[in-house]
Amino acid sequence: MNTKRQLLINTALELFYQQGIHVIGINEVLKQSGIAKKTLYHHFDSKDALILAALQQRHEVFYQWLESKLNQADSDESMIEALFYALESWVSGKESVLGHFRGCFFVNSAVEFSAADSQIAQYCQYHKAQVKKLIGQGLQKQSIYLLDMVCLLKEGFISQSHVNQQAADAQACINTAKLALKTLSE
Amino acid sequence: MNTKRQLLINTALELFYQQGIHVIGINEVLKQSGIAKKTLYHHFDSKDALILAALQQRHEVFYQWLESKLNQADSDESMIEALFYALESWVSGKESVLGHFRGCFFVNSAVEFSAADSQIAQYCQYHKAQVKKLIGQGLQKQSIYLLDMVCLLKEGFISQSHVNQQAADAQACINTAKLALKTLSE
DNA sequence: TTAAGAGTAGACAGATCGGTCTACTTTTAA
DNA sequence: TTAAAAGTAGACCGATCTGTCTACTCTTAA
Repeated sequence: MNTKRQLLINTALELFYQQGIHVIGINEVLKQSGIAKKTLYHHFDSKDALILAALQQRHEVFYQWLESKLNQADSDESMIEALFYALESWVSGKESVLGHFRGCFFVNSAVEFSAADSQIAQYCQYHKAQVKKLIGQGLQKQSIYLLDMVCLLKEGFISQSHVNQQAADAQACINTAKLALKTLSE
Repeated sequence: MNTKRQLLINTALELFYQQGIHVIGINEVLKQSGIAKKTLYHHFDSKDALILAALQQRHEVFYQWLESKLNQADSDESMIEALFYALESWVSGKESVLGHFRGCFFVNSAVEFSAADSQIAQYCQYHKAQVKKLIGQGLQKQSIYLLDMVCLLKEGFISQSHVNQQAADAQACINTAKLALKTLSE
């Protein structure tokens, strides 16, 4: 049965995301989940393996959430709107599947594990690449410049909202991205 | 004599910025600086006090660095260029006063200490507000929208460069910001 | 001169860390 | 039915954490 395994991942993800990875010890994950230490080490080789599993779990949840938010858009304008309104909703705590907003879990993890050769840092890069690809697929206008800029604004929006503990200006992002789009179409 | 105090701050800042705050113990700071533990606790009440001193030190260095980079600009276009070329130079490791780039120390610290009431998180917000003010003072066009957008792009640039361990596209930021500026002037 | 402040080395305390292990019970699939 | 796999509680390991403390030395300004 892998229900215990899943419970461990869910608990670890929640604690790691809300409080940080280094400050949460393995014992805290065990206490919160009510699972024995031996069982944890039966499923995972190490804390790092548990972290990677939590990252994968978060990637799947986030990716599907974003996909569902973007797939109703039928134009580049509406794609841009859908993206930033979704982010605003997330930051404001209205997206229950993503939990209480505390920045991007991947950016946060990369901050805590920044050694270039770390599997954790590499997975964070992978996640960002996948999300960029997803946004790129949604855009009709195939422009690297537009895609780069939308992703840059997205990162800025998330990072700033986190540090300031207050949602940044989604409308400014939308206006800016639309402006760039308009320029490209002329 | 406060040379020991300053050496502690410099050493702590270097280690905290390069490796993270939670992973660096007080003993590592002492070993690297060659200073006795009693002396550290003579100058600082706790590790948190040392962290705050390191944040203040970083703020002063960063603020003056940015000021010097921006004060040659004589138009909004050149301000935008100066800002993003400076950031690109920093990310590429060409700004020796800022050390090897590992993201924004304030964003990183806010990630590690995100409790809303934490002094550390509050200082990070203060730093961001000061930097925003500095950029705002350099812009002739007094537009909240323009300033917000430039800061959003700045955060995106820094965050993305850090996660991807590669400088993001400064030219895309410059083009976008100039485009917004041009629209405002019409 | 002398008292205070700044410095030294490093033992120590109590807690927590990631991880191993023993001894045992429950579940499950061949 | 039975053997393997998955689970339990929690003692234990060595290491490291922040912070305290003793006992001593050096510097410096009144």
